[in-house]
Amino acid sequence: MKDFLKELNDEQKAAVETTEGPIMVIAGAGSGKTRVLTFKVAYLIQKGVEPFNILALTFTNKAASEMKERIIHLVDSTDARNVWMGTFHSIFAKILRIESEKIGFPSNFTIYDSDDSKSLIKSILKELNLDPKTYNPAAVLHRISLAKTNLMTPQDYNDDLELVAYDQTANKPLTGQIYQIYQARLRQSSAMDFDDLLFFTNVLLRDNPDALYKYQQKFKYILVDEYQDTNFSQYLIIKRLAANNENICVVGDDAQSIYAFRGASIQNIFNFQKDYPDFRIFKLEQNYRSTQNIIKAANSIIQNNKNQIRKDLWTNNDSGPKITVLKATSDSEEGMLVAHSIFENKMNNQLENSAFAILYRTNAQSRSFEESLRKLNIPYKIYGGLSFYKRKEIKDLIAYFRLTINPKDQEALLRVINFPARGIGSTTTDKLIVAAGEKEKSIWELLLNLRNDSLGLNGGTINKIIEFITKIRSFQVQLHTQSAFDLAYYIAHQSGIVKDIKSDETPEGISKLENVEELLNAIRDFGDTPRMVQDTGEIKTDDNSVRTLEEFLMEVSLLTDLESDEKKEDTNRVTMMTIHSAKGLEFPFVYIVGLEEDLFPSYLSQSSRSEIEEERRLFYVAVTRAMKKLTLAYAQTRYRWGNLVMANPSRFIEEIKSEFLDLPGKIVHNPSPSVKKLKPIQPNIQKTESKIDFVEADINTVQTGMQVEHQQFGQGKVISVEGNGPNKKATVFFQSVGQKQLLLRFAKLRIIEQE
DNA sequence: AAATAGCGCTTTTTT
DNA sequence: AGCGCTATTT
Repeated sequence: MKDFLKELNDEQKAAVETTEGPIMVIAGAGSGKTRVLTFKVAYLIQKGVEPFNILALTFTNKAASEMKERIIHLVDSTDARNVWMGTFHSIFAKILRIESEKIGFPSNFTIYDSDDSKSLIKSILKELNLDPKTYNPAAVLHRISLAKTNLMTPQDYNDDLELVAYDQTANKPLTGQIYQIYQARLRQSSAMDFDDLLFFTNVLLRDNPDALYKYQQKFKYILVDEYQDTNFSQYLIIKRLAANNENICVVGDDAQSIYAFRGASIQNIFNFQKDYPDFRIFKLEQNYRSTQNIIKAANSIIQNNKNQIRKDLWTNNDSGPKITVLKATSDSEEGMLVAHSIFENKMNNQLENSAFAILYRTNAQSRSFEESLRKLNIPYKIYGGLSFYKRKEIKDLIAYFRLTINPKDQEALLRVINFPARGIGSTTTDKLIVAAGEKEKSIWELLLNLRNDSLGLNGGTINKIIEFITKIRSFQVQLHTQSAFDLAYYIAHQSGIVKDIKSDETPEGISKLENVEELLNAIRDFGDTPRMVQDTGEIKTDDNSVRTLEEFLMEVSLLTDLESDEKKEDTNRVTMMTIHSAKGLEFPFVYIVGLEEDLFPSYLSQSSRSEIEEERRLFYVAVTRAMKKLTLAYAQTRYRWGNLVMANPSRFIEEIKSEFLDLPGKIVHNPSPSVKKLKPIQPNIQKTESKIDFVEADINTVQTGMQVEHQQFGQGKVISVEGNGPNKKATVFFQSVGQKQLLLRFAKLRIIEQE
């Protein structure tokens, strides 16, 4: 047995060794919070607690997998893999699949991401004939999300006078009704959104004493990381699960709470103290990460917040250099200054690229840094932005997977019913959406009965639809016989997606193809890893049955990014990311950029004190990522929404006590009004046009079998002709782009050769 | 039906 | 500036 506790300080050690009863660990930035959590799990296992009796909830899946690796190393046993460790969403999604019939869902329910949710709201708006500008889908979704987070059903929502009054004032009186329909559509689609995963876990534990008892018995020890960022729904799940044993340990730092905007509540910290009056509290206040200057500066920043738990962060480290402030005249100069500073530091101190991080408030800011780093040949890596699973080609292919597994999944169906194009257009899908809403059935169920009830669709369309559902069914029959990879490969090709992407030979098209290949590779890897047995969490290595595509999709639907093995040349790079995604990370040299009023703090956060305080905590998080040296940067002008805007330095710079700062001179403010539009200089661009003479054919002469030529697609062969008069359509196979449907009255075809 | 042009909105942050 | 949605064109 390893005696790893020697690596902890007294307070950390006490927190780890106190295993029984309710515990709260308030852990300042860099004070070894993750260390306490991992050591605690390891300690429990060494004391003889079965790993599958431990539930550890983290904020990201990445944090969970890293922690698991460290625990396996600490206890020197792969048994530790059986700890139930992951995000709230992924752990409870797993449990909901096991218990699905108790809440009236099939176990193969789909998880909608926020894009699916938004597009569902859009189609509901269309149905209700509401203006999507008034009812901004993202804003409506946010309202719904807050309701669900507070465990309010549509009924509760419509009964709540305050919410209804708010929506009236905001000129969106039908928000509650949209919520109601939204929820009904999710049911029709056998789908849950992110908030539903937590909502229905609460329903499960509230209405099913057996299930509650089962999981209370199972999870003898519960640990929660980043407790300050949990919402009410998460709080209640934990409270219910811990009610029996009360072996619950929550770890957090109120000063680092940065997700109130999506429903997280510091109130949960106070609730904890009320729920468990005999709780023990441990405060980790010694910082091991940063220099004196950085810690003292951070303390001076957070003092400006009224709402906080008293805490005194200190360090034994060197005082280190002062914090540098870079002033730039423009956003592109800001990029240059930062890149040059990185270059100099790197050369003077013989440092790796990976020692540096550039942190910003919004993803859109990365561009100027990309450009200037590239100019200086400094390799970088951007995290966040559009993740792998948000790329169009990946979403398209995954939509086929989703539809194969759960054909009721309406968003998936609408995404691919005409992609690649097969002549089922918006006229048809609009009819289907309306009919499905009226009959309260999924579109898929309607399609299966098309021969009996044509829904006003014409014969040609019905045939195409039948062809489509036949194709999906041919995928479905292989679901439990084929391995995940074999079926995924089959679908990628049979769906026509690979062919469609291959026809695009631009660099973007090639990159799309690579992404699809990467997804298929990930599925192949997935097939090679052993399966977890769900009731105990044990890994069954003698299980020879193949892992299915369904299993893959279930594991993958809550991941934000593909965790591909980083190649060697990828590791030594400058990191660029938003501050939100930097939470929990540390870097020797940190640059916090774009420190300007209306950007950081964001212009959207200036209406209330609590919002500004959240921005300030965000700044605190950013500052405390730095180990050796912190540099701040701001620009006096910046392109925003396409035009040049004057900017003032952020109030946060002035809030740092000047003794810790190395200023470029006095901070000068622009004359008010603070935001002034400047007119950018427009270059004069002359356009040249060229037209080619083209003799089109009479639409009545086009026949099956003819060789024809199209202005864009080049030569092709007519496969079939349907319809009469002005609506006459031809299906043509082109060498360049494959099969296309063309309306002859518009598509100017030239006949080359008759059959 | 499919491609293109033009318009208006966006920018918080993420499971 | 870039994107997605709508209107227009083919």
